[in-house]
Amino acid sequence: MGRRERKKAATRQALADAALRLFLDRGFDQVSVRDVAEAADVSTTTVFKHFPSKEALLFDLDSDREAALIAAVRDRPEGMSIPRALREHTLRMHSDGAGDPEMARFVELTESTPALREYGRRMWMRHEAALAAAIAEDTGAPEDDPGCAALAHFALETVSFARGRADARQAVEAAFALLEHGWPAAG
Amino acid sequence: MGRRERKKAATRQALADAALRLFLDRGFDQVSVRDVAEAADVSTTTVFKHFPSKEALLFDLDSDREAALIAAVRDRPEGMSIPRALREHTLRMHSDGAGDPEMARFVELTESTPALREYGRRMWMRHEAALAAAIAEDTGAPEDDPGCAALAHFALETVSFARGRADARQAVEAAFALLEHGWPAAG
DNA sequence: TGAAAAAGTGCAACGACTCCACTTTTCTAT
DNA sequence: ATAGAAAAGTGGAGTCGTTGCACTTTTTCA
Repeated sequence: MGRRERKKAATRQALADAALRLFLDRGFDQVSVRDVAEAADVSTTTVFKHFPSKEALLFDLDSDREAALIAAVRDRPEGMSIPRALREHTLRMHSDGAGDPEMARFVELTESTPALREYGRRMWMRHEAALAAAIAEDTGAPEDDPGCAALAHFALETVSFARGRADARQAVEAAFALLEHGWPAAG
Repeated sequence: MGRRERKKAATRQALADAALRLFLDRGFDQVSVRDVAEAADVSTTTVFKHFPSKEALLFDLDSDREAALIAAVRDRPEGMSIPRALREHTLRMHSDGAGDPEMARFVELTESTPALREYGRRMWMRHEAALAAAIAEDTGAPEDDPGCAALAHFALETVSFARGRADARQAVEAAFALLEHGWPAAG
């Protein structure tokens, strides 16, 4: 990797770090992009050369999550249904970093700031197509099968559904129970 | 209704009308709030006394939709399941105004403008709690039952899922099939 | 070595939105 | 009927996110 790319990565990292620190410190809305730029010692315009928006400064580690998601479907134990595998994966994501206090503050920040909630959801839902394709491939359905797409959409939506509910774990379980077994018929 | 309220409602209506006309004409991003204000012959600040944001200028008729939604559950035919009733209601909403060219332009505008898509979805999802409560009441479950909430959430999400897919009707049907019967078990 | 490409800067600008001090209109209570 | 509270509207200045442009500096590569 040449010096150019290294420097570029460095300023990008400096920006993400400064942003995280300031946002956790004062709150997202109380920090301007100019503040972040100054803390990283670059000009405001440079910030937008690296990140498409202020919100993007916080969501910089989004590449592995899709891979893990696909793997949860593809490499699930023999005999486990796809909804159940997705449920396990979702619950695992929730419990991961439950001990890390830095992570806890990060989660609290993103959930309490509307703009960040929205942005985070959008980023997360971007994996819908990939997940739907993985499910379709696994079940032998056509690649654009709407049933597979629906499952992918709803499974991803689960985290946004659980957010803000009193008992998040219970919410996730109820949602996946619905996806797995359907709405209980009356009688 | 006193003169004051009447005048207030009048300027509000004038703003909404001007906004609709201009947005349909030139596109959402090509019209500034000032343009709308001038077209309605008020100052820019007045606009924000009536509407919380530029997007809100377009979504001014949101009160009846929740009532219709609740009614679709509560007044469904004897023996019809709740997911099916919600499916019928969703499909009905889609086909309503399919003939109205003005409505078609409106839909096209909101679906092609990211900010409006997001805003419309947020407004729509606001009915989640009310719908969940209606479902819970109908089934005799506790008011905050997570299963009912999950069904409400996913049923509302259906329109956002169908949006952007090639065959919207097929997407809605696949989504509700999943909610009604669950993911088909292997074997 | 010299020139293209890319990173960064500085500035000006636009648009959404807020704040504030102020005028005008309408309501209400005496 | 009239005074005064309450609300609607105005105007302007200001903040913030975001973009565009013209320009300098650094790095790459032929």
